[in-house]
Amino acid sequence: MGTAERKERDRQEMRQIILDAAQRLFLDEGYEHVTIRRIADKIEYSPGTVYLYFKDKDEILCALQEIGFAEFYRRQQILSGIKNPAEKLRAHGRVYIQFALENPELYDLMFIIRAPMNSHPKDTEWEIGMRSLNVLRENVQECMKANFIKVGSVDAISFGIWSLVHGMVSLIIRERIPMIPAEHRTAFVEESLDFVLAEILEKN
Amino acid sequence: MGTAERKERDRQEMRQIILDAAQRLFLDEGYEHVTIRRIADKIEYSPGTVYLYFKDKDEILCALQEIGFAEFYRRQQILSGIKNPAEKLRAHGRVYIQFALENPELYDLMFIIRAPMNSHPKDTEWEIGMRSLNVLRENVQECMKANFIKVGSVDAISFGIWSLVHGMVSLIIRERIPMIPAEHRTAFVEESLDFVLAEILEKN
DNA sequence: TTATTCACTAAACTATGTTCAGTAAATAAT
DNA sequence: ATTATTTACTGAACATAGTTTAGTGAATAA
Repeated sequence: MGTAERKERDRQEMRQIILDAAQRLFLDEGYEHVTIRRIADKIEYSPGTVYLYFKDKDEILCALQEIGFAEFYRRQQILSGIKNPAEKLRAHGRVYIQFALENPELYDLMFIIRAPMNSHPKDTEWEIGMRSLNVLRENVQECMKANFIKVGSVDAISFGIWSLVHGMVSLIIRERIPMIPAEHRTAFVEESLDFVLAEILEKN
Repeated sequence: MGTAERKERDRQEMRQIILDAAQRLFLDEGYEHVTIRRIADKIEYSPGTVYLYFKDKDEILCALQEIGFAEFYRRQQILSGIKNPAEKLRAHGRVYIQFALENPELYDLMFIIRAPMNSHPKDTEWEIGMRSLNVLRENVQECMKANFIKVGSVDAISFGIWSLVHGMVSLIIRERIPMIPAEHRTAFVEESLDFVLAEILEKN
């Protein structure tokens, strides 16, 4: 009697349908327009139904966050083709910035918005974020091994570089830096990034 | 007949009473607990009254933002006592970080939250933010004149440094970096800052 | 054929920002 | 001093959120 299995499949399918609707809403109209009622409208069910598949709104946002991190991680992986660690670190920064500026709403959800973090138990590590940070840490470590960076702790340097790119894109996303016209943004941001990385990476 | 003048005084007084209530609510209980109804409760008026003195909630948040920027600017001014531009730049970073970590809710409102920016007309410059950025730009310019920094544009470097400190504190405030225990935060953040600034500032 | 479980909905509850008709007091006009 | 008008304020309401729940009809099990 495979009814239980089929039920579970149906359940997962419905979860996916809800997530797809939420994602399209999110990407098309932005975070603030993602409401339970609009998700329900989109899938042609009542709002209450959504709660049969997700505990609350945060759980949905969390799932979308994971989708974002999957894509983010995928892009990070492409960097492993670059052999020179200094080159790789520069490319790393560019990939980060590109992802953020191409997917501002998603980046917002992943790294800025408070909401979806509520679902993570407070004392637990934020694993999904840690995974991406580790890729950066390995890159920094390679740079140190290859003597492109000679002083400082891996953690402090990684945090510094991450903060630099995060700071740049989040100032832009949250519109705290209207001095750059939109069409020059990428160029300007990469100029700042290149400058700082050039100072950090010793010229061998 | 000074009734009109008195009325205007009363009006400003009432605005101040509302702002004080909002600020206390904001600092004591955080952004999410600042509601029109709770402000009204606190001053013992009805919610509607608040709208006789402020156009909407954003206008109140904007006013609180200005209060934050006033304090922020005041702290920046203290730096003018430091003569060595490189020293000053390092102190500048520390002042920034200290302000943010001591007043996370206020910092959030000033540099992270979307809401209060809606009040600013889209095409206008964000003057109050620009003022603080200019202090940094002058500091960077001094560093270049004194040959502590030899290459790069003032704008790109200032933006880079600002982004670095903003990135660090906003990752912390929005809990994207649980790897640092709270009691080591300031030390760790300053270690990262010192590292980057040491690389940027040439050793004369 | 009957009993039970299940998926779903409509409606309600709480809380938010915001608006508005009405009221009583302060002010101005007569 | 009396009347008219303006003003400051309130209570109730509206729209929109997230979320919960009683009830219903269909699918499943007995």
